[in-house]
Amino acid sequence: MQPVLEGRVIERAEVRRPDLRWPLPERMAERLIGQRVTALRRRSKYILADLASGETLVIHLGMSGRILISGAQMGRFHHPHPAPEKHDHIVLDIEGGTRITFNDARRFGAMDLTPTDQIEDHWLIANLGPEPLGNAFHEDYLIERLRGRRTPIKAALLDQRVVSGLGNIYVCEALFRAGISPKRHAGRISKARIRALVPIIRDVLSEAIEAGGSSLRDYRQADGELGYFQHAFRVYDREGAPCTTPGCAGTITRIVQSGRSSFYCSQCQR
DNA sequence: ATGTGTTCCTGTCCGC
DNA sequence: TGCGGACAGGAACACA
Repeated sequence: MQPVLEGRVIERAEVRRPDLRWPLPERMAERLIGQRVTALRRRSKYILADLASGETLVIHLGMSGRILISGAQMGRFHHPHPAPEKHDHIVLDIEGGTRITFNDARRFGAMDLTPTDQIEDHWLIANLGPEPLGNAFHEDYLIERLRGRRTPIKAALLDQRVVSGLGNIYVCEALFRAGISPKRHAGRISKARIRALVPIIRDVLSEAIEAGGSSLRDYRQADGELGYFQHAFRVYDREGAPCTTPGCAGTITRIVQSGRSSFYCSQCQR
């Protein structure tokens, strides 16, 4: 989205329904039209578009949300804009002929507008933990943060207040690589194993980003291409399949923890 | 204070 | 083909 949006003016905004997960901001279209996007940023799983008006558009894709870019210029030709599809909820026409369409079948996604200088205090952002790829997420931080917690490590790592940006797939994959059972209480993991977990989390995320994400069903990269990290899954979505650890005779198990599937090898992960 | 289950919504897939 | 149920990449919220 950055090359299409950053530095450009939103010429037209169409809000095709009043709500996603929550009501959309008051007069959203009017507040977007005519605004130049001064920067496109990210915090955790939130996309942030700073506007010249001093407001920031906050976007979360939820489970099924996606942003389609159309009309990108190819040489001197423009691709035509496709007809609106089912669940196309917000359509932004950008200076230069490109169009940004937010589509979200399940409507677990969200958008809000908030003053840029108060973004850190926004109710969805204020309590987020450190970025997993940033310097504030380090071994001593995680040890301290998990100390005394009786919740399973799976739930702790999915908690965006502990570390922000991990989802179900990447928690499962990181715990497998770390040899930690998703059922283990967070406060009962040795410091040495938590130390090892930190770079593993960074590795899993970095590799997944490099691979363009994980396309299980409808996930696509920004350019519409499939991600291919799903081919590197060792446990996620592999229930009943053999464990890939050399010499391990185990089988990948699926359990449900706090309403989400956890996949793991009970032989390798303790 | 923490931990767990429910809820929001639509689409897809699987077994019968 | 149709139907019911399970499940899906998230996370706020109500309640124990």
